[in-house]
Amino acid sequence: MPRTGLSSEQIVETAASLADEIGFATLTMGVVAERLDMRPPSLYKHVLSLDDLQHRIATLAMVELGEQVRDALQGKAGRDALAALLTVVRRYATEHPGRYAATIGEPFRGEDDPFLHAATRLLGSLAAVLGGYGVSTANTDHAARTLRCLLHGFAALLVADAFQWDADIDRTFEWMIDFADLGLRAISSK
Amino acid sequence: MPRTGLSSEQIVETAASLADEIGFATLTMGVVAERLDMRPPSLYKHVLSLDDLQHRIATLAMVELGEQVRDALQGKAGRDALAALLTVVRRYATEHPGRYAATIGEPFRGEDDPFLHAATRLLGSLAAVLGGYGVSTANTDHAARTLRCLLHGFAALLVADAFQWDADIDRTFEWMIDFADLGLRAISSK
DNA sequence: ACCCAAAGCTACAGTCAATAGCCATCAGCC
DNA sequence: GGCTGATGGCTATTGACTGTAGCTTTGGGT
Repeated sequence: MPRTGLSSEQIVETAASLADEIGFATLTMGVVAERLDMRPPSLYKHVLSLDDLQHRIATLAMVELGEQVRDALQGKAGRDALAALLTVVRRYATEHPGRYAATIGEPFRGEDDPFLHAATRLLGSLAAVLGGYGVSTANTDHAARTLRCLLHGFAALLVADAFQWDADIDRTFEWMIDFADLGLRAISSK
Repeated sequence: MPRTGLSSEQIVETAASLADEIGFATLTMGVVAERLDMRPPSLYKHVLSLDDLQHRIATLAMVELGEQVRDALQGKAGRDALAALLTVVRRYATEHPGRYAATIGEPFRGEDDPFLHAATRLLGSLAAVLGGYGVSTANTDHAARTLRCLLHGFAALLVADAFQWDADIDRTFEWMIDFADLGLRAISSK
């Protein structure tokens, strides 16, 4: 009984939502199939392997995060842009822990990997934020990577629920924005 | 044929080294047993489960990293201390990718989890570095967490081999130290 | 109406974690 | 020196999971 309407994109979307609910680590072909009301082997008609599915979830996450970042960055510069960037990443990781977890440690598969594409584009957004700080073009790559480290570390520790993020998490978050803002100002006027 | 000399610590140590060699994700009870010249079920006499083994590897990594950080921080303050801190983390993640990977996303198991203990102690080292910058005591927690995010993001992206770290990685690394140094100076004199 | 490709299924093989239950060895003690 | 119990190893087995082979059914296009 072929179901013509079911695309691989829908499967990835379903699997991603499931990962957000039950955790990325516990995502199996079995639970995905169950959610879609099918048997596990049928999934292989749409997806190469579990590894492939996981990679696609990571790609979806990176694309979604990138879009939200670009949306939030419109018309903003300087500290506003920085704060918006951090806020979006924080919200995405909180609302979609499974999707974000999929991106952690996920390797790129060659030159034209969509996941690499999405990650590169996100780095471009970071570079745009840095532009407003007057970071010299020779240093934008280094600065973007540094910012990426800060963002990724924050998101990764968030989804891991590390360091007993107590009620003060909002204050830590504000402190982090100040720190990055002042650091970028100081380094660009050096 | 009982082997009296084999302790669970040795098994964890062996498994950690194996993880550094073949990758944390591909670490199974089978390969650990093979390395130790035993059958997989025998490992369960020393270790509760694969999960337990992984948690112990994460703990070992956090303890080792913490010790190396404390060693490197002796007699240093300000930018020197910050640079030493980043250097140690970078070296540890590079030399022991499997061990560091074990710590990523590893949850704490209750109040008296040795892994939590080691992580808390590492945060203390970060606080010590911050002391040299004159960060107010009310903000050391926020600052230490922020620093932890930066360090963790850097290490996690390192072991994931993300963002095509090309030859310029050393320059990015130096840039990051400058950024953190100037950021801490600026925020503490605010 | 017919064909064929798409999309589902059952059955099965291989891998892995984990348990049950058995046996060999060593330490301490009479 | 020989018993005894704890320790640490083993084989056999179960159950979950990934992935493949091959069959069947449906629906769109001619």
